[in-house]
Parts: sequence; structure tokens; C-alpha cells
Amino acid sequence: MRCVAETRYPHEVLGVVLSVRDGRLSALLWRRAEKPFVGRWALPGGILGADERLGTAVARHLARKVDIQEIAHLEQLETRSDPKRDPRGRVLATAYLGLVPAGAEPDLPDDTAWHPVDALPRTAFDHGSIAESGRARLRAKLSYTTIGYALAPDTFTISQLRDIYGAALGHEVSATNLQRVLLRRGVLVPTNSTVAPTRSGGRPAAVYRFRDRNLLVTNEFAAFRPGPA
Amino acid sequence: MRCVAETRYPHEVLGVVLSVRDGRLSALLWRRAEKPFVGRWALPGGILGADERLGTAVARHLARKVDIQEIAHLEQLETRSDPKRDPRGRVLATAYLGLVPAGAEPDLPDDTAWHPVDALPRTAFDHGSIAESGRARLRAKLSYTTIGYALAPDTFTISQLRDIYGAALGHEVSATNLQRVLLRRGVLVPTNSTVAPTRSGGRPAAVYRFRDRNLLVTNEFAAFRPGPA
DNA sequence: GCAAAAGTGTTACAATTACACCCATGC
DNA sequence: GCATGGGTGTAATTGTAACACTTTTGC
Repeated sequence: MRCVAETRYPHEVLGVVLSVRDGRLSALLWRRAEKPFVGRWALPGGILGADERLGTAVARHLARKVDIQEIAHLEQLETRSDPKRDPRGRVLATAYLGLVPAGAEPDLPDDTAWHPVDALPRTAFDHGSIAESGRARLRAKLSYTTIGYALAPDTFTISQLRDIYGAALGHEVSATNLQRVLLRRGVLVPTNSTVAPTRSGGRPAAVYRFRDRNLLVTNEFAAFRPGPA
Repeated sequence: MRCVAETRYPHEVLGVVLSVRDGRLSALLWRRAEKPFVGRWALPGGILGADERLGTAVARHLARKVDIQEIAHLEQLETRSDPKRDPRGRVLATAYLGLVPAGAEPDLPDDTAWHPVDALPRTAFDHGSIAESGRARLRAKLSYTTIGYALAPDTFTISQLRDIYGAALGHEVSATNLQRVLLRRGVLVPTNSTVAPTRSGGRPAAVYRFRDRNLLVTNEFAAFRPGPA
């Protein structure tokens, strides 16, 4: 095989893995021990294998940082191509958005931790801005798809879901209205169980789950809907 | 430079260039004269240059098929990585969505033509499915952003805009409601001119234009809006 | 005058938000 | 009993769709 270096490029995959931890939307980052950017925090990822697809590659690399079973949703985000994004030389990077349910407590390597996305530490490369893209994608999709299923545990109370949506959206969400919107759209179904209140009292909370553990679009046309025909 | 072929990949860019022609949403395709896929229709594009960004590359390649000035909007769509997507060998492809206003009549090379996206001819590679992704992205954004500006001429009547939205969305759109929705959102501003009716008569139509020739999000939260605070 | 196309007024409908009020439990 | 969190009923608000009607032109 003739090798024309100028027209072939190293390609890496990166994961913006988001989850609500301690009430804040957080990203999974690991701390670099080597140059460049020693000590700075980076998105998990790695290089694309020879006969591998991008989605497969990102899942493979994420598995080294987090139990891959915990990732409830994974979708392609964008591809970065700035020739100077890596000081060592040109590397194309395709980023994916991954979501981990709140409540899951996957074991993490020592160099890896969750960081709230609105207070990221100093990041390596362009990873800070890629994480921001991931957050924007999540926020946009929360209101017109069922993407929230991937941030919530299997079963949950409305208050728990309210806190999750609030953390992801970055503003307060009313439990009352959240419940009704999701029930009307048919994405939420009640289980028959309830959860005992905490020591401070209160009525036992009903437990719900998402009807479907896949991404569904529930509000395709915000305007200009097709007629009844 | 040592060349490790297994970890470097050729990378191409592709453009899903859409425009409403003769009342139908159409994609710009060119007919292949060489193997593979001789005679089939392909998306315009080409390889990524050594120190080039993806967006720059796609603009450069599109310029060979269409007057680049006519492309009013260009955004990254997705990156395809199936190792078998090109029978000659592995090539990664990053697709962009480009929009050309209706009414623009750019000169096209002999091998290039507009094809309605709901009746595409036999396409080369995975280009048919990439074009479909482009159409889906456009449809989704039409109802909550001002992306329509890039499909419409500088100035237009509501009926013309109705036809453009109808073609892009794939269903009838009422001129009455289209006008009101866009006026209320403040994205449409009336000019003071009118257009004479056609020979079949009718009241002269008022001429409008978009307030802003950039992509704006007008309906960020379909639900779970932040409160007035 | 009549047909055709454009545009306006009004009503109807749907989805979401806001808020008052009732419910069930622990202490 | 009463504080606390959970949940329901109902109204208010907003946004969109439907449709009748008026306006302005060509013939």
C-alpha cells in the first residue's frame, strides 16, 4: 500500500458522558498524567481502529473508564477538525454524547471523576468546548424527545425526575407540570408501588418508569404541523 | 514521518445541498463517469486537504459544482465510518447540510443536476441515506429556528414562502398561519413594496424579508420553559 | 360583475403554566 | 395536631389551527 501521509489522518473518538450527580449535571473526565496538558482534565476516548466504526470505537474506549452497561444512550455529536487542536499534530476527533442514569454508581479508575459541567476544571485540547456542545444537545432534546429516560434510573418518583430535569436544563422545573406533560405524551407509566417518605415525613411518592427505553421524538413539529389528513 | 497506515484514514467531505426547485425539495447530485458506481448519482464533495478544516474543505469542493455564493447556510451533519462504505477502501466521510435559496439559478456543470429528494435516482455509496439525514435535519429545524431564511430569496411574498415551507416539510402549509407565526416571532418584517398579481388576477401580494440572515433559535424550549425569573 | 389570489378578523382548539387546595405520613 | 413532601383540580395563558370574510386586481 502506498502511503500518502498528507491525505490520511489520525482519527480519534471522544465521549461526552453526562450524568446528574449530587443534583448537578456532570461530565466524566480523566486527569492527564503525560504531556501535553499534564494535569489537565480530558474527555475519555482514543484512536479509531483499522476496521472499526466510530460508534464501536467510542464504546470500546469508554469501557476503560466506566462500566459500558451503564451508558443508556449514545449518539454522535460532531467532528472537530482544527489542524491545531492537538499540539502534537493533526488529529480529527469525532465526539459522541453518552448518558448515564442518575443513581448508577459505576466504579471509576483513580484518574477519573465526575465534574459539574457549569464548573469544569481546566481542560485539555478543545475538550471543554466539546463538552459544552454535548450539554447543548442534551438540553435541546429534553423538551421534545424522551432522551430523559437515559438520565433517570429504571424507576423513579416524580420528584427525583424533577431534580434530574432541573439539573440538566439548568433551571427549576415544576414537578406538577413535568408529570402532566410526560403523562399526556404517554412516555411515563405508573408502576403500582410507592416509596416510603423520608424521616421528615410526607406522603409516599408513586413510582413511575418510562414506557420505552429508547429515544423517541414526541414533539416533532413545534409549529407548522401537518393537518389531520 | 513514519507512516502507520492502519491508524490513518483518508477523509472526505460531502455536501447535502438542498433547495426548493419547481416546488419540490431537491438535492444537488452529479453523475459519476468512473468506477465504482458508473452512472449513478453522488453527492458533491472531495478529500480533506492537509491543513484544512472540514468546513473549508466542503466549501472548496462545492465551489466546483455550484456558485458558492449561493449557499446561504452550511452546517455539519454527521460523520459516516462504515469500513465498507466505499468498495475501494476505507474512507471516512463528514457530511454537511447546505441550503440554496429558491429562485437562485446557479450555473451547473453538465454532469450536475437537482433531484427531488423524495424521488432520488440510484445513488452511489451511502449517499442516498446521507441525503435523507440532511432532509430530516432541515425538517426538524424549520419549526423552531429561522433556518427557512436560507431556502427563501432575499424578498418574497407569503405565498412563495408557503410553497417553500410546504415543499421542505412535505405537507401543505397554510399561508395565513405561516405569516402569523413568523410575524409574531419577529423573524419576518414587511418591506413596503408589493408585487403585481399574475395574469389570472388577484390582490397584489406584500413583500417580506427575514429580519436576520443568520440562523436563530426561536423556540428553544418546546416544553419545560424556564419561568419568568 | 366575476373569478382569482392575498390578506385580515375571529373563533376554536390544544398545550403548557400557575396556583390553590387536598392527601398521607412521621413525629 | 401539625409540619412536610406528594399529588390533583382548575383556571389562566400562550401558541397554533381553522375558517369565514374582506380587499384588490385582471379580464
